[in-house]
Amino acid sequence: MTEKLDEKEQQKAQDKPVAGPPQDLKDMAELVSLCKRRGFVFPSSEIYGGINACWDYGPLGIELKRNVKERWWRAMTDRDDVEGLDAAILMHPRVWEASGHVEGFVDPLVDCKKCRNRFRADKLDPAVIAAKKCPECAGELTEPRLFNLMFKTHMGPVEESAAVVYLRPETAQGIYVNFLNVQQSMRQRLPFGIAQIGKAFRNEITPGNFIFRTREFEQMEMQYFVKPGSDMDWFEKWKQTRMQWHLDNGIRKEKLRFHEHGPGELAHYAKAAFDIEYEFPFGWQELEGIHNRSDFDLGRHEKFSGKKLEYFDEAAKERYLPYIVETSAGCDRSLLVALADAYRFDGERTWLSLHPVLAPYKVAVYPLMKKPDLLEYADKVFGELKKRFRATTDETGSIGKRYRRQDEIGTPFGVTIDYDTLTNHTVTIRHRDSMVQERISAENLTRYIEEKFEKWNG
RNA sequence: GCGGGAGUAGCUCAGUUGGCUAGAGCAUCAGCCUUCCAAGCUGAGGGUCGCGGGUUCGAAUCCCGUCUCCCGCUCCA
Repeated sequence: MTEKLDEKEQQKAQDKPVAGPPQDLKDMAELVSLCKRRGFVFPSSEIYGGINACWDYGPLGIELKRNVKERWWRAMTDRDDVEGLDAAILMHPRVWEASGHVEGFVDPLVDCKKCRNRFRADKLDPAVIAAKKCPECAGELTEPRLFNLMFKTHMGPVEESAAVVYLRPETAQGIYVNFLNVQQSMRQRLPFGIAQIGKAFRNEITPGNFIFRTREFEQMEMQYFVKPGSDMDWFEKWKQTRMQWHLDNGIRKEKLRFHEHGPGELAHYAKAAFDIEYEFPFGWQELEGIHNRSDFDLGRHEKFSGKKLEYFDEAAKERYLPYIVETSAGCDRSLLVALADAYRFDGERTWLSLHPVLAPYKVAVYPLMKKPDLLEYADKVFGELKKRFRATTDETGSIGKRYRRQDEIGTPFGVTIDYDTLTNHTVTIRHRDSMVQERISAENLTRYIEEKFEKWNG
């Protein structure tokens, strides 16, 4: 009888998964599943069968997202040379004529498959259209088509008589049209920047890869206005600054790289462009763009609005149209990178090695057993900790199971109340990544965690 | 947009040629056990089988429509 039991035990021990070296995220499906199971991201309108490429942030997802945005916002607006802005999503339709976004709604366009130039079909020679040969590079042209990725809607309740407006396809234009408002009201001198976080909408042709490309998304953009001639210096500075920000979020260096846009890749507005790319399970993809937009945007708005947008440089006693260096980061993408980069699986345990500053919960409190005196003590400790940190408790299941639950959502610290705590007022504090445990005094707990965060916050 | 595949519990799936009250494991919750790293015991909750229609005495299963997802091609900031 005993032998049989031993055999059973041995068998069980063999079946038990063994921990090996931590592995990275292999398949986005694992992350999608974790996100849904643990309350980070849900498919939108799921009870109706879902809607393509739309996602809702759950309780933990929105905490993570707020932390990402907060970190970006502080990195920008803590600077003396950057001001904040929150422009409306709906803007005057002429804005999108000036920006070049509206063209495709009225004019059929053809694209060159080779050099990626886009031409108005009605402006090209019929022979060129018929031959489908690009006038620039002789590459193959697509069929003419009405093409626009802006969402169109109506301003005013009676649709027939209402004006057509668009949901902004980028937040940048809200900054450009407010350039002088911000500069004058805040008495800023060049060079200075305007930062904005907000939603943008694009009818992407191929959305997908979870929250990587969605039709509704959030941008974190900063437009930096500089004197022409100094633009490439600033461009270089912002490139490095932005890369450092991602590194400071705890993203692994080897997973990040710059990608320079070649002449054929450059957008119509850009003089120079670098992407910061991240190596997702589905390949290297853009996370943030840094663009030298020259005076293209302000020039266009001058032309379309008939208003002067020049800056008067007191020191040099000259008047000029500033150049713009843009940093444009995807908020949802930054969040996805934080999750994807933090994902770890060692064959047995799954955990998110999130940067503690980004983690939805900073600390979890557990009574070792579900006993009244331990519960009571844990409740007291929890009450103290949550005054200072976003905290949670868990008293259901074995202690190991509860550690695992918090590991999966990236909670950096666990505090366990045991029987010794009742007599000597010390607790166990457990570290998520290393699983190392320390014994410290309960009354020093808040201070202990605060000190760690002071370091991380810089 | 085209071709292929798939939608059954929160997750992974089973469900016979159409036939009893649609199941399992995990997860969740409650109780027990347990003095620090999940999957021990007892029990509970949870599904109009993607949605709509049809055939049939009877549909998860057959037919039509529709939506969504995945893979490949196409397309693309």
